[in-house]
Amino acid sequence: MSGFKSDFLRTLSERGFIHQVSDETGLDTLFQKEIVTGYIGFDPTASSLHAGSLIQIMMLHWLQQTGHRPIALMGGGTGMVGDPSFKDEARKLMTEETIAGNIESIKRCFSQYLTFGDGLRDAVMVNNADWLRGLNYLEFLRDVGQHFSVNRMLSFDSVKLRLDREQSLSFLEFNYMILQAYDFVELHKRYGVTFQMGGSDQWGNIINGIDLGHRMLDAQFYALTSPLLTTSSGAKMGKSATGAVWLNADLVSPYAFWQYWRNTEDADVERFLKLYTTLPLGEITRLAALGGSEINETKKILATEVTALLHGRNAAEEAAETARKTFEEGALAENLPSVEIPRDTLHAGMGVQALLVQAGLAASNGEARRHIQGGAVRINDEPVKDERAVVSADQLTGEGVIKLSLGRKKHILVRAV
RNA sequence: GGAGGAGUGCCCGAGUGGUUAAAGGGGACGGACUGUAAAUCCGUUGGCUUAGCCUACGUUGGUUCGAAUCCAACCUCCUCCA
Repeated sequence: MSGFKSDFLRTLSERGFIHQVSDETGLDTLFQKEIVTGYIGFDPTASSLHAGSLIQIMMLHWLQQTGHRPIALMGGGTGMVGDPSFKDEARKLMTEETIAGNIESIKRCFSQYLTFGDGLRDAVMVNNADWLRGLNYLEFLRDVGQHFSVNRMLSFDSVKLRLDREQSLSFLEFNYMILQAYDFVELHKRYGVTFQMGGSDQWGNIINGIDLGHRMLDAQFYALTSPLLTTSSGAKMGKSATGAVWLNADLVSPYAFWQYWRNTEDADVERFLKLYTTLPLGEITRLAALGGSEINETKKILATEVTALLHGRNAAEEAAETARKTFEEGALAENLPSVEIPRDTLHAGMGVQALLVQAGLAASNGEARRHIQGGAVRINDEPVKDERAVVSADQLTGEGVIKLSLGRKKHILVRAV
């Protein structure tokens, strides 16, 4: 399995990125012989990608690092259709404006991982709306549709799931895989792409693209998929206490992002170091060998390294320092997330429930009340027992803030402005 | 177009006239234990101006003292037939 000779495949294999490869020896040879242009598609379904997409971004990163050329394909066109693969229900259709806005917002984080430009090995970001939007239905059916067998399409697991569950699959969604296959062909024409990567749930879609390449262009395409990642206890990657772990800093702060990785399960530490950091394998082995509570030091390195890749070294170290002060010294860390409350309001006194809601620690007064009753809320580290307690300006500490905590891990600084 | 079946809270899923804000499970959150881990155990899990009130079982009406439960129409999905 890991007898790969090319840098790229060897690296991916050693670091645990590979789930399936379409033609191992053929692809390995290709990577040794020439600069390969490969791509991964991203759905602009939200204004940011989340931690679940990080593995794909890392694959593009390694592709470039080992001397090849990555393309990040934004599914601006396919996003208008919606990928039905393994989904229970039809995805809500998005408007063009939403999609365009999302793409714009997603773009930013890629530049942290890839070097864009016009050079041979420079990364490119493209939008499949560029060629999908202008398609002529009849021509498309004749040129592309004739190569697809519905019988075969129905046999793909991604589709079968929906049918077996007796859930409807609209013709619109059914076409998604055809469009995605067509992307592969189009990218080959435009950029000489011969290689596509993706999550293992994309295997069927990608294979369709390879077949279409054969039939339309008599070209040889290759595919590689990454394993579907879950934590050791089975949770999906990218979900956390507060919801999805977004990559954009305006949705999830560098500190929160750092915390997410800091709380990695023991059993996942080595795997995550390999997948999400660029630390050398030897060092990872050494770090992962630490047992018992010493592994906490390794988790901090994991958190800092992953955060540094995304948000920069400074932001990562700042997050690490904030966490250190808060959790190891029990001190008030200046850089904790904060919420601003008008000075007048605070002087007049504000109910804890309302404050919890304002701070985003509770979704409603009712939830806030339950948290108080459950003994989870503290102000300046003093437990709050009375659900009607009032917080006022005289509780501001010397630093001019009030530390509001929910549970042992969530701390918010209340600032008077 | 015809015949039959289904639509419940974040998700799955019970419930066929009243003590049902709706069993059970999952997930999530909080607590205990720990190492800011896992596992385990306990608690919480519609909203509000909370001894009360409001909203909620696809939608809209109806029957009834009283409906998630009965009736009608509509919407959506599934299966078979055309």
